[in-house]
Amino acid sequence: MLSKKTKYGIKALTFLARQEDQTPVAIADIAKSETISLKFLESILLLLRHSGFLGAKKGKGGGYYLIKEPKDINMAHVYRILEGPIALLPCASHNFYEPCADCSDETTCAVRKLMTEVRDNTLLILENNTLADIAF
Amino acid sequence: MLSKKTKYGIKALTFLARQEDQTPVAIADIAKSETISLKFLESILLLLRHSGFLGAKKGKGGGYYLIKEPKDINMAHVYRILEGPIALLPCASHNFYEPCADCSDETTCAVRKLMTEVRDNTLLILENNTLADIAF
DNA sequence: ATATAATCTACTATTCCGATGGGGTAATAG
DNA sequence: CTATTACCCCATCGGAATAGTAGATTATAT
Repeated sequence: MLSKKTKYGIKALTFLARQEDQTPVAIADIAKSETISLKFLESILLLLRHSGFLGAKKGKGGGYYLIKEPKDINMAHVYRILEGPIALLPCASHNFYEPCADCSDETTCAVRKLMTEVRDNTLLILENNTLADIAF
Repeated sequence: MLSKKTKYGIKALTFLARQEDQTPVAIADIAKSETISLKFLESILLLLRHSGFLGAKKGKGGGYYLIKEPKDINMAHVYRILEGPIALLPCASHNFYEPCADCSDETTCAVRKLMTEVRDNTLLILENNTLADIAF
């Protein structure tokens, strides 16, 4: 299951992508419009800023805004930042690989075989979707 | 992330599928071979029996065995029993559908759009894989 | 100067997972 | 009959992760 963090993060990105111009939007406005806990959203937007998706402006009239164009924001990238590994098992992950303690032979593990196939396909879909694809 | 319950369940099914003949295998034997907590595995196998995948035989020489042939065991079915919904969001699930409390309009929700695409694809893969496909 | 709004740290409450252990019942092989 | 093994229910427990909260600080527009 997708965490609320990821869900809220994508919703916020979508909200910003759907803005007319790219003037900063206050956290409170996004939170209200998308029904998200203000403080929780705060931490998510901060993470997205540190990850290079968003810019921020402090003070009156400040807020967050997209740094890149929606069509240049890859959803696999977003997913990895917010949710973590795309694979359902650490042993089937590229970016977050970890062996299973209970697995004697990875090459004959049926679970890994299946989850690797799922992973490859999910990755393909996420990589082929940009923020523009899902927001519009 | 896949729960250990699902992981262990699939490993147990695989173990049974790889048996020479279909004489019952004691829980303890599976647990030892696959490094799974005995009591935990017990509850998983019970669930798989109630779901029609396994048969059980009590008493000496008893244990669990596959009821159907591995090629007739669909991994999407197994996944739903052990893990639950295939979709990463309840609003993108067929069998476990639930609307999001925070979502005003499902049809324009970008997260749902993306997760539906992921779901459709994952389902396709799970449905096209049988226990025989991953065990051998 | 003042109000606004992001930043950052730290904290809390709740929930779930994986596992453990107890205890007893029912079926079956020898 | 006896040993074995599945069945079944329950209670607990630590640890991790989620989701959300509080409060103080910093930057900026007016």
